[in-house]
Amino acid sequence: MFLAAATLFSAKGFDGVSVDDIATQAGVNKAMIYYHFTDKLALYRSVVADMLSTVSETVAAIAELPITPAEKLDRFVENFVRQADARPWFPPLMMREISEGAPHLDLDTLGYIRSVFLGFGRILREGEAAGAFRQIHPILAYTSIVGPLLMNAARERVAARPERQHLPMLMSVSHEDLIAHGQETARRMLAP
Amino acid sequence: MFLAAATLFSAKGFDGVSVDDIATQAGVNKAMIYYHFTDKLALYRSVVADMLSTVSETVAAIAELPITPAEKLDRFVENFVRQADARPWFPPLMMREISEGAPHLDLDTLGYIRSVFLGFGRILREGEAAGAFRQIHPILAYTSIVGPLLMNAARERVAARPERQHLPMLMSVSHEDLIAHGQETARRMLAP
DNA sequence: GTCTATAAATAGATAGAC
DNA sequence: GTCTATCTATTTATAGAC
Repeated sequence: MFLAAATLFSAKGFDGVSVDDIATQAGVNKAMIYYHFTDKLALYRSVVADMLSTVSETVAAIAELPITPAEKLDRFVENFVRQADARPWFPPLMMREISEGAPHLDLDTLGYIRSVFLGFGRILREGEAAGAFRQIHPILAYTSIVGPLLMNAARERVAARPERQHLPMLMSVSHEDLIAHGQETARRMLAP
Repeated sequence: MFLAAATLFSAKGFDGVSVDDIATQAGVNKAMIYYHFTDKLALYRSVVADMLSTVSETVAAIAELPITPAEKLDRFVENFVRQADARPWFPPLMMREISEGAPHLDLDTLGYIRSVFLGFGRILREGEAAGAFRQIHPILAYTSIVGPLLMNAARERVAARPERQHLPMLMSVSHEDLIAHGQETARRMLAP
């Protein structure tokens, strides 16, 4: 039920999915959704919060590790890709939510987003203070690292459609290559 | 009418907007939409095609300019940001469309996407052949340059909501800084 | 807990007057 | 070209049997 909702919301968005669709996909009756969750929005939020709370905790943990700032960013990138592999519905759903202005998120969930960004910012400032990173606007650094990872995951979503496979943009990229590239690009971007 | 549709589709997605909404926003009657366009999907596609055809032509023109590959990438980045400024509905709408697997696009529109990517790929290969760029997977290069630009624009969409302004991710970034950063990051990423 | 049945609102789309 | 009125299907959500 949770998995059915996550998959469908990711593929079609909040408004593109009916509660009937979710019930059918989950193999249960529609009334079951309303029994276990209060309404459609609460179900959607539980999917988002499930992803973001995990990412938020992991980033906070990485920021506290006894390693160099550059190594922390390596972990940040790797962790992001691994988490996305474990929950393939995350990147498309998050991209759409952001691009809509996050209209479906409550303050708790926005707090997780805030927490992820603040953890990233701490790593960045630590590196700057140590002279390991050049000065850079934290927003630009963040979008430059996370943006490509999100976009690549979303790209794979397009590639999953058989009738779309002729597009050159859909060549496959291994996630090991993606991690290595994300780490290398971050290092180059932040080098003094 | 076209502008109302573009704005609303960008903010709420294809399924999140009703034809009534568009008619109201445009100050006309719903039947007018069906008179000037065949149906809701055709209207949506005309919005997407209007954006992508322009970008596609511009990228092709840049690729043919008598300048260095690095300068072409500078133009590519600057042009992308300027186009997005002129059509602020473009980045969020495109991000959502991609993250859904491009279900609303027809072959003509997909051709524009293909064309943009191929133009970018030509610049990349020219730079590699000249020894100005290191070898890099074109997909990774493309998402690393376009991803941050799209994500920053989408981020601004979230910031436009008054009740969201407390988020640290929403600090403002000037588009001049954005262009300079995108260009600098691309240069560093591709340096041999 | 799980189902059927249904209420109440809204969606896309069209007919037809002017 | 522009409108009002309306048809039909679908939507969220709930009531109530088991």
